Amino acid sequence: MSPRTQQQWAEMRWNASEKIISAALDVFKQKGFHRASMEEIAKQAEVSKGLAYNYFRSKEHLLAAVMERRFNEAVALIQGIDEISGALNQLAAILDRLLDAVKKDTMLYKFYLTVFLQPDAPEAIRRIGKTSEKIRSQWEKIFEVHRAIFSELGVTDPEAEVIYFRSLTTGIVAEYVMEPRNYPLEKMKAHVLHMYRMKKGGAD
Amino acid sequence: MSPRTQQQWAEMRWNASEKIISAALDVFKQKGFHRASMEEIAKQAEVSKGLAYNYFRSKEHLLAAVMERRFNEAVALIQGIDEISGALNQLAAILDRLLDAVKKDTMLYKFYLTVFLQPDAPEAIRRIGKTSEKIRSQWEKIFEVHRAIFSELGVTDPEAEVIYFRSLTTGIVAEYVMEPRNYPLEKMKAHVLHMYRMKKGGAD
Amino acid sequence: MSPRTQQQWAEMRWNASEKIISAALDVFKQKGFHRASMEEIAKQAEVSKGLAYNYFRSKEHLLAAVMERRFNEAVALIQGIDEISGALNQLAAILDRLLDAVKKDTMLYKFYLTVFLQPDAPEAIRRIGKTSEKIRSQWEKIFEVHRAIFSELGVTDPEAEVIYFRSLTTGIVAEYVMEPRNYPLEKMKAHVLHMYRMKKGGAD
Amino acid sequence: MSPRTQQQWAEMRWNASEKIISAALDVFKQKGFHRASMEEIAKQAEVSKGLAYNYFRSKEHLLAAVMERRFNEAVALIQGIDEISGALNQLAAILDRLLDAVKKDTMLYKFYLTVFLQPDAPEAIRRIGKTSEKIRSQWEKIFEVHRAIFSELGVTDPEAEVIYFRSLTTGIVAEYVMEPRNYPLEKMKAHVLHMYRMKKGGAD
DNA sequence: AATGAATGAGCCTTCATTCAT
DNA sequence: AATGAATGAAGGCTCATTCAT
Repeated sequence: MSPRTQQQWAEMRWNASEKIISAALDVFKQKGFHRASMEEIAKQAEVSKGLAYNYFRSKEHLLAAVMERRFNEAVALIQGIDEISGALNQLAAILDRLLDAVKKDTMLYKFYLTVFLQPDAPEAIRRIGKTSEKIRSQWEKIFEVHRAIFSELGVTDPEAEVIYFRSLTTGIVAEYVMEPRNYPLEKMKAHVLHMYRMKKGGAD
Repeated sequence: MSPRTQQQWAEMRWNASEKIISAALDVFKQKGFHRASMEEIAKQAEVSKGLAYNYFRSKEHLLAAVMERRFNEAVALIQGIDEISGALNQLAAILDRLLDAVKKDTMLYKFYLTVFLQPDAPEAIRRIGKTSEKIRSQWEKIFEVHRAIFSELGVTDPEAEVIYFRSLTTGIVAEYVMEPRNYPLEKMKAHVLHMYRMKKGGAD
Repeated sequence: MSPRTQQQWAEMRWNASEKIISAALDVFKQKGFHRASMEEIAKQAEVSKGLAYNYFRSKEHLLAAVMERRFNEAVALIQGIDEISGALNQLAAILDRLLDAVKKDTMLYKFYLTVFLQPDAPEAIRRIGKTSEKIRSQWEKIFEVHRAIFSELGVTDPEAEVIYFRSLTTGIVAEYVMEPRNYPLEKMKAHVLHMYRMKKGGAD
Repeated sequence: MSPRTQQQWAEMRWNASEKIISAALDVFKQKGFHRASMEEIAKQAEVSKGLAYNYFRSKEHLLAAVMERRFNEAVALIQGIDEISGALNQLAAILDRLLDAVKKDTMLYKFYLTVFLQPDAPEAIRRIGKTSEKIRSQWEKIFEVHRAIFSELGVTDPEAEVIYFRSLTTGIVAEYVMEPRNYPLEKMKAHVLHMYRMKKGGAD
């Protein structure tokens, strides 16, 4: 019946879809969500505007698809972390990975932050963060890894420490992406680690 | 019908200008910069669109004017701080003031963050941050106050500590404004202060 | 304060608004609602697209404004009818006026019919027909005039006769506008009047 | 795998074609011609968009095919009418059938009317109505049946009466489909029949 | 200083239609 | 015969900005 096999169709779809998502991310990073036009995204993806709408019902849905990747990356940051021995080393690794990523793709993280801060943080995105079971469980996992580390470090209230640590890293990333040239990223990293080293030492 | 004095004219001008800036901030907070329209801002300010353009050359210039206030507020946070005795108390006061402000006007701080994070962070704003001498000196002053506090607290590298502290507070604010309902703001505040208390204690 | 008087502004608005409504009607008649573009309407009105949207929130709102006129015309059809003596003459006059109007602007009546028949008969239109008190009362008046005529003619159920008569005229108009060249409009008019003459005669 | 007979092929073709026409009618009724998309029609027909274009060169051609059915139904309305004795009974039967059909599928008749009233009444449709010999002869037949009835009823000008009757029924249908809930369809039917009964009585 | 009508570029989105397979 | 990906033109609508008064 079909001129192409199911698999062939799926492949085509996947290819185009990936190209579009990737192009969208590029343009979003460069111009921000509002200033990015579907026209430009399509052009960047070497695809017609119509096709983009074939795959993504709206610009916001496209944004949602782009953001979904953020979660995968966030998860990647803690992958294999339990193979590292010592909570401090684990923490250092996480920090290393995050800040390296930020350094390598500063605009990307800047973009992420703006998305989460938009007052009209599109419902689509919120929905992703809240209803997708897979994502929820991944967030849980990330949280759990951090909690375990701080537990091992012997902090009084590990759960609070996770939030504190997240706030701290968010702040470092935010300040860095605002002015990458002047921000002493490495120094801050060292500062953070030093702090936790002290804490652990103090606890002994 | 009586001719107005120069002062009266100046006042009128100031009033209209202030009303517009204030209205702009309101609308920006609510909708974000891009979704805010000059139409709505003018209406909110009870002023004609034309008049708004009379005072501000463009929407971006208006944004710049709005942002200029941010610096005034930032300065207000440290005003009279030197009348408080003890570096820790001073730090506590600064933190108190900031987080109270954020709590009272969450959307405002959310908006500030988005502005600083826009990839197209309008040149107008950047110009403000860099060339306005007054603002530059105010920033210096803020920095100095913090540096003095951390010096008194006896931290090894006070200047780094200022940046660290700013990153930390930025992160706390960012995380809070993203999800005000679930974020344990008070706990984090206590956490920060506890940390510095320890530091000071440890240094003794 | 104002560079133009209130009245001047109002006049400008009225002029532009009328031009746009009129142009819209032209284009609607020619192409139908769906095929008519705001672009074309604006061009026809010698006005920018933006201005059209300044006055009418959407194409549908513009349609609503256009349709509002229909009611005025419908009312005009019965104006001064009570100065004519004799129910039959009154009926003849109404029929004359209606069919003359249809003859003179066939496309207009064709358009009216399509609007009322659209499955997506825009809510805007429906709202006009139902909620506008003025329009409602005008409809009542039209109905009343017809009822009085049929009462005087001595028909058994005047209210039913009004509906019957309206259906009949609607049908004649519909058939005529579908194929104006072949439809014997005058003959049908005579036919209708003959019928009522008979009726009256029979009742005597 | 066995090679299909010619008849089987023809049947398949017919099936798909019929499914598409039927689906198109469904969607047209629901959304009107312009708001109906080939996408949706194809989906409704459980067929690919491409196949639909395989059978119908364009959306308008599809509409033409849909409208062709209208004529079949119109013919069905008079089928077997000559087996009924008495012109009045025949007329009653025709009216019954038509109004029943309208009652049962109001949206369908609404749709028919809009098609005939579109200013852009696609040439395709017009062509059907005019050049298709089969349809022309069917129209003739319908006309003839009506003419015969009115002849038997003894009206002065049977041909005019046919047009009058058609206008009347068109009007009743139009008014009914515009507001099915409030229109006294049965009363109008009775009214029409009563009128012809009188006429006949009067002629005696 | 002040008004708001007017402009026009730009954007998102839809959809009939084509085409490679 | 059949599929659905891909195209691109067209259309509705928004909004920063200008301008005559």
